[in-house]
This record gives sequence, C-alpha cells and structure tokens, in this order.
Amino acid sequence: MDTALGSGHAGEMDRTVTPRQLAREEMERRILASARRQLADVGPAQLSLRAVARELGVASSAVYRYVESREELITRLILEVYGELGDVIEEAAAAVDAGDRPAQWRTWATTLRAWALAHPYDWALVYGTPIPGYRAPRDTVAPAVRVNAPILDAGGLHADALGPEDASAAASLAPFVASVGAMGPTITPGSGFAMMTAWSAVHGFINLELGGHFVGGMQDTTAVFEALIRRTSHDLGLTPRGPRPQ
Amino acid sequence: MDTALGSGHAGEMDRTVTPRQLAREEMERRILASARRQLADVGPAQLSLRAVARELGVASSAVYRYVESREELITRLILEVYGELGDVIEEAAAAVDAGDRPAQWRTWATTLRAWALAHPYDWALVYGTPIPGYRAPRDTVAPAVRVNAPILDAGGLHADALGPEDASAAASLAPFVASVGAMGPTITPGSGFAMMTAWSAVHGFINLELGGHFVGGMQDTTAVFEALIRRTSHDLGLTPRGPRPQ
DNA sequence: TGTACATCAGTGAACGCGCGTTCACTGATGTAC
DNA sequence: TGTACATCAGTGAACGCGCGTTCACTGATGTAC
Repeated sequence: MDTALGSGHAGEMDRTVTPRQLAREEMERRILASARRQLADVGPAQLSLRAVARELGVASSAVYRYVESREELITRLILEVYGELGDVIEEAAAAVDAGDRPAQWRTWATTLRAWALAHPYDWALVYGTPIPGYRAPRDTVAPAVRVNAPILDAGGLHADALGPEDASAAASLAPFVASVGAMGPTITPGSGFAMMTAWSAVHGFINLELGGHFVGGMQDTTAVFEALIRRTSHDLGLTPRGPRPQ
Repeated sequence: MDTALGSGHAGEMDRTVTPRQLAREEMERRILASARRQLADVGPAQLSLRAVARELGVASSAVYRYVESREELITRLILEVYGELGDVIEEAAAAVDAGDRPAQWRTWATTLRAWALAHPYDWALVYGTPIPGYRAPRDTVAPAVRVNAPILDAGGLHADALGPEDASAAASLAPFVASVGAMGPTITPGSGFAMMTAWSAVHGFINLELGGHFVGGMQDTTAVFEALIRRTSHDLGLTPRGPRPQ
C-alpha cells in the first residue's frame, strides 16, 4: 500500500516509515494507555506490567520490548500525565484574555481542580503521596513547570506579602524568584511568596477534598472553592480589596 | 507471682489480670508497632501481614488471633496514628497560653508540619492519597476532629472573609459552622471559611514540601512556612494588619 | 526483481519471590468442682 | 490442694493467587547485494 508519506525514492534524511515502525508506535501507545487505565483502578503502587500485558492480550515478556522495567513505565506515565495536564491548563488559559489576570488565576485554579476530580489517580501520581521506593528522574521537572507557567505569567506581580519580619523567607525564595525571572516576568520575593501561599491553598483544598476530609463539613465544595479563588485573588493583588478581616 | 494489681479474692467487677491477658495486650502492641515500622518502609499500600509476622518471629497465621484481616489492621493503624497526632497536637497546645490565639495557631501549624516531616508515612496514611480499595469506617471521624480542635477553639473568631458574592459558599459551610458550634465556640461562616482556607494552605504546603515540589525553589522551607503562618494569622484575624497586597 | 542475511516483535516456560487466608493440630493457661 | 475439662495462642502446611524479570526460541519484516 502506497501512502503519500515518505514519497518517492527513499531520501537520506527522510526515511520511509516502515510498517514495523508504525506497529511499534501503536504498541507503545497501547501500553501507556493500558497502564493509565490500570492506574485508575489500583493506584500507582500496585501498577503491574503483567496486568498491562494481559489487557493487551500479549505475553508478559513482550512488554519488555517496549519498556525497560516497571520503574521506567512509571516515569513515562508521570511524563505523560504532566504533559496532559499541561495541555489542559494551557488550552484553558488560551481561551481567556491573557491580560485579564484575575480571570487567568481563576481559570488556572478551577481547571486544576476539575482535572484532579476527574482523574484522581493521575493527580495522585504527580501530586499525591510519593510512591515508596520510586525516585523521579530529572526530566520530570520541565513538564511540571509547564503546569504552573500560566499563573506565573498571569499573577502575583502586585502582591507584596512579606514584611520586615519575613526577611529570611524572602531570602529563601531567591531561587524561585530567579527561575520565574528566567521565564520572563520579574517578580519580587513578596509576590513570589503570595504565589506559593495561594498555590498551597489550592493544592491543599484539592487534596483535602479528594481525601474526603471535607465530607460532612461542606455541602457544595465547588462554591467554597470559588470563594477561595476570590480570596486568593485578593491576596495575590489581582483584585482590589474585597472583604477583609476586622 | 503476686502483684498489687487485682488484689485479694477475685471480686466480681475487678477481675484478676491473668498472664494470658497481659501477653495478649503485649502481642497486640507489638503487632501494631511492627506494622507502623513497616509503614515507614513500604507505605500503606504494600503493608503486609506476613511481613509483620516475620518481624515478630511468629507464624503468619498467628497474627489472625489478633487481627481479623489486613483491612482491619490498616483501620487500627489509622486510629492509632490519628490518636498519636492528636496527643502531640494537644500537648503542644497545652504548653502555650490558651488565650494567646496567634501563638496557638502558630503552634498548631508548626507542630503539624514537624510531625509530618518526622513521620511522612504516618502522615500519608491519614492525610495522603487514599489507599485504593480501602474504605475508612466511621470511627475514624472523631480522632480526626481532635487534631483540629485546638485551632477551632483558638482562632477564626474575628475573621470575616466572605462578602456578598460568596453567599453560596457561606451557605455551604453551614454544617461545619454547626459542628464547630457543637464543640463550644460560635463562629460565623466567614470565619469558618477563613479557617478552611488557612487549613488548606498549611496542608498544601506540607504536601508539596513532602512531594519534593519545592525543591529548587526554596532554600529554607521552614522560613517560608513561618512566613505563611504569619500571613494566615492575619487572614484569620488573629493578628492585626501586617503587610498587605497593594 | 530475487536471494541471503540481519533485525526484532512476540512466545512460553521458568526462576524465585511475595501475598492473604484457612485449617487441623499441639500444648500451655485458666476455671469449676 | 488436686483433678478434669474448656479455652485459646501459636504452629506448619496448604490453597490459589500475584508479581518482575530472564532466556532460548520462532517467524515475520527489513535490507544489502
């Protein structure tokens, strides 16, 4: 069967795509997809290569043509999950006026939470309790940053939440301030701190909600989360005043 | 061997404590202790009855004299961990002037974090990613509340962090407000919300720190956490003004 | 275009290990008379 | 105080299952001449 791809006599750079290569890519996709499905049933710690092979109707040893070890499969999953979440977040951010910083913050937070609730095990894989005995490699850092990039771009520039008594906190945040600066926006330690605090609040809320720790305390967690977004939006200096203590 | 315990002729209510009973209690303790130790090595999902038996130098079937199933062992561990954390928190709270609410808040938060860093797997068991397939029973609620009791008592009374646009959040918090009220202090939905937000920020910070998500961003996480405490203390209305955005 | 050799996806058996739970049993401890 | 019986902690073997990883192999696909 002749397709339009890799046309004519095989050039030197543009190698013809062989059926074998296509099959390999397809199988690679299927392995990752099956592992993702399993993740949702049993959690990262119980993820099993044999079960993946079983689901694909293939000898368990066959999987080793594609994956070096269970550990490597987990790493690939983590990368994939970060990548997907990054896509979702970026897509949501793109649908909102880039200059409207409160809207960007709100979008980031609600998208993150919605994704976490829809894919709790994917969430757990990247933001949950670390898997015992598993050590994430370096390649994991870049895709993790992409998830947070929109809010670094969008917010925190006006807040200054550190006072004189927080000097050592300000100093400690230097690496963060520097790495954000390297991405474009210049921020102060104080706004970096406001960012971290808001980030913590959002993560904490999501984790407590997923862990069932709000059960019996809140009727509509979404409504409370929306209020949390408004409040952190003030704290980040994105929205003027609003209700304050005292 | 005659001890002072259960003296004289065996009364009707005050049963003599037999060696068998003592041995049973001792064994019960040893099983839980061994399981706790294992938890720290392999995490909740991999906790194994056989490994506990092995560590105690006992046939694996012997454990079933003390524990109905793996599931029940996990429940017992959760209760024990909540209990211990509750003790630690209460002890710390008692060492601080009960009327000094900012100090109470600070103590609660630093104690919680210190305990989490010292016992990451115990922390994970109760506040981490839920164990796949495990469903916590009801008895788990009361000891969980005890952990948070000191701050419900100590703070949030002055904050009102909800405005008119947060009406549905305020309504949603009714059960929380009611259950805090049942414990003694009367709070408004707004201060309940401030509490939840601060609680989320503290939990989020601890989880992100434990997950290694701050690595490379902060030099001294403790200093930043201290700043977070000061900030949430303002937000709870415990400390007057302080640095503010804008 | 046809043949000879190299590559490599997938097989199936095996190694050596782990797990939770059950069951018939032995022997020590506890209790009633 | 002594004997007869009941309780129950702990044993060891077994059931039936799972796992990650290796290895020699078959047979299809790809490549060089």
